[in-house]
Amino acid sequence: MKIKKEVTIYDLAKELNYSPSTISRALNNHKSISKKTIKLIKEAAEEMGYRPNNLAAGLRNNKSNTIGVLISRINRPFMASLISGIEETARKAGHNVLISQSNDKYENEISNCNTLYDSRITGLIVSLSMETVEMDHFQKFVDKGIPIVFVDRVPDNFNSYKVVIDNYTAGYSATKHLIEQGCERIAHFAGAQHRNVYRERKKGYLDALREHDLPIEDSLIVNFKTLSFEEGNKATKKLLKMSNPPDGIFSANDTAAVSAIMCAKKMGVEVPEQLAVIGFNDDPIASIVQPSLSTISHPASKMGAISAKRILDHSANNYDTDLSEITVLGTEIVVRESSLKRGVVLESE
Amino acid sequence: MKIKKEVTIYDLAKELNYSPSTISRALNNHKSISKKTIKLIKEAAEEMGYRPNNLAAGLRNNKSNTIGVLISRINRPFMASLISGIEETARKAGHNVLISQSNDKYENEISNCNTLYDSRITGLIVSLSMETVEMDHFQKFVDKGIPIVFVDRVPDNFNSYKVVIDNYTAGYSATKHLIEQGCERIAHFAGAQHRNVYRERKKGYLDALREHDLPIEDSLIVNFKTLSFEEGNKATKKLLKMSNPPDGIFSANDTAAVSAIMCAKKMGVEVPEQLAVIGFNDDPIASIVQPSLSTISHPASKMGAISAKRILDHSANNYDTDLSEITVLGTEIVVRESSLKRGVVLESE
DNA sequence: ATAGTTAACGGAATCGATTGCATAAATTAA
DNA sequence: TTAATTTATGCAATCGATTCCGTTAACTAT
Repeated sequence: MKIKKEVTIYDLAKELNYSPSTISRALNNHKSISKKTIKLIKEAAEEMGYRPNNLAAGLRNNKSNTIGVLISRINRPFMASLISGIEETARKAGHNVLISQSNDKYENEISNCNTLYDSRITGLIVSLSMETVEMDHFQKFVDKGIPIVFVDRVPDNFNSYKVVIDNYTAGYSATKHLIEQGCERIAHFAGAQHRNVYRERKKGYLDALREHDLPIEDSLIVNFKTLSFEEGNKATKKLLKMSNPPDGIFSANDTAAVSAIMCAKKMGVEVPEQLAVIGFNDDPIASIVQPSLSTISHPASKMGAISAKRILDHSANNYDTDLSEITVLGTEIVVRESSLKRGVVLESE
Repeated sequence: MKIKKEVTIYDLAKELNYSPSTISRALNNHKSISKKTIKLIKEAAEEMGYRPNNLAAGLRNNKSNTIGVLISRINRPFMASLISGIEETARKAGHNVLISQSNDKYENEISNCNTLYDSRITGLIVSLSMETVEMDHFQKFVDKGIPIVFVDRVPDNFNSYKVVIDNYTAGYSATKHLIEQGCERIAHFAGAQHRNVYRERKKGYLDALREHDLPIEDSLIVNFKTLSFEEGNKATKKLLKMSNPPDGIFSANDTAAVSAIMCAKKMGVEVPEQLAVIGFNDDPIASIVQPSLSTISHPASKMGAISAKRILDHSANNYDTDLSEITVLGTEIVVRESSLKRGVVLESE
């Protein structure tokens, strides 16, 4: 196999009798190069098949026009949409996207952090792994002035850009909705409480109960490890076998919520009549399950777009923007069949 | 904000009274450096917070230890799993993953191709956009000896690594399964026929009908544009309103298949008794819909892993491997409720 | 002991693009 | 017409790691 040699700006320079400086500036539309020359050089570049070498430019400028993404898992609907939003925004601005997944392991997160750092990324977008508590591995980015945007699963004790949804309000609304539908014993499928998202959702749940004078019962709050289908199944079975079973469930994700619906049906418990269910995320399965699952919808792709924009803006503004900006996005409650005990949605005051 | 200076091998060299050459070699475990020196240097590097600059190394070596991925859309279950498999395999080998999505536009595919090329990727993994016909934009990779792996949606007329599933056999098996369940008028939801995957699935469908002496009826073959939920809905409605409606549907994806199930139920047509349905992909929605959807399962993550491995091997073997290797993976038919007209699966001979 | 090896390391060019500091040419001002 | 600008371009250093050639010192074989 014959391998063609690359065309560099030096080749262009020789061919056109210009210096490499002029070629470089022309290709970057530098103002000190005449329009005519720019046009000439660009056409020749095109014709000779010139393609810039990002590695060389990156080395010289000490940045790579690349955004690094560090998440737990790609193949989750929310994460895939998040990345999609990041990619779209980054690409429009001429930036690349490097992805890495931690599989929810602290160790992987550290190692991925290092690898991304080694690539001299322009900025880092992170959704923390389930295990992460210490944040030291992010310090080297801060030291070098590389912006970090934490998204969705964010740290409590680290000053940085953050993009989140209002989990508290979402949890509150979801629970309130169940209450308005007539539920009096509402169970909660809670995620790991050291992660902001699950903690806030639970807080919203608790406050909604309190404000509507419903008792908080520990036996109705199930602490999940991963909010998986299997876990949801087991929890639902146990709840429904109680002498005094719940009449509603607010699950911190859709997977567990769907498993609850399916489990209830199997056990002969009618949804929503005997058990109203509401989930979180609006995954595709939510609209497919029967009865269809009421849930909270995340603007995942938008969150990705905003995160990417933070990095791009920060980098464009020469690092003088406020690093601690926090973006909180609203969510929407999507009412489907699984929660409609009364058959209608009450007007919220 | 104070920005720390980076530690380079020159800093290490000065500090330890070695030459940069020795530092570089030591960090790469070069055999001409004594064990003792390597240990010394590595410890000092760790202590001083040295981190390699991939851009510099990449420039010098003219490669970046980065695999480029070019797909239509990230937020599809199959694609997300594919990327996940790529990422995992690449990372284990110390490679990064750059992603880009074409949104099924030819134009985007070209532009992404160029951007990835500019980053001097080690290899490219591609699933073609729906629109792509011309393949010229991939030529520059071939010219430079950069391996391309086409995966799933592959070209017909381009010599390169390919990783696919046996779409023909899968289509044949799916159809045969419906026949064995007693279907006699089987409709097919076909995807765009210029893409290998949909063409092969249809071929399998047609051959299965022929070999079982069932007539092929054009009115039962619906040509889809995107195999979306809406399209599926419309097609199903039309089919079921026929004077002589089908008693089975083989859909080229799960989304359309699920829409068929839901549409049939709404129209009072029982699934699978009056209409058996089988899909393709085994998306999460397949096991959630009721009746649950029989389908063909893809080893998506494995396909990603294999694709990445092709690139890594090719690059490790100094570009002397056979470029035209094609990997065909088997699929599995997943029989659920939507196709079980007879209530049992017949033993295939 | 002497030639021949081997082990351990250093010098300096190189990868390709960028950019501060010149310089030459062209234009304008006076 | 001459000085003062402006416009257009070139020179050469630089980014950080790698690697082809040495070179020196230590070691081995005969």
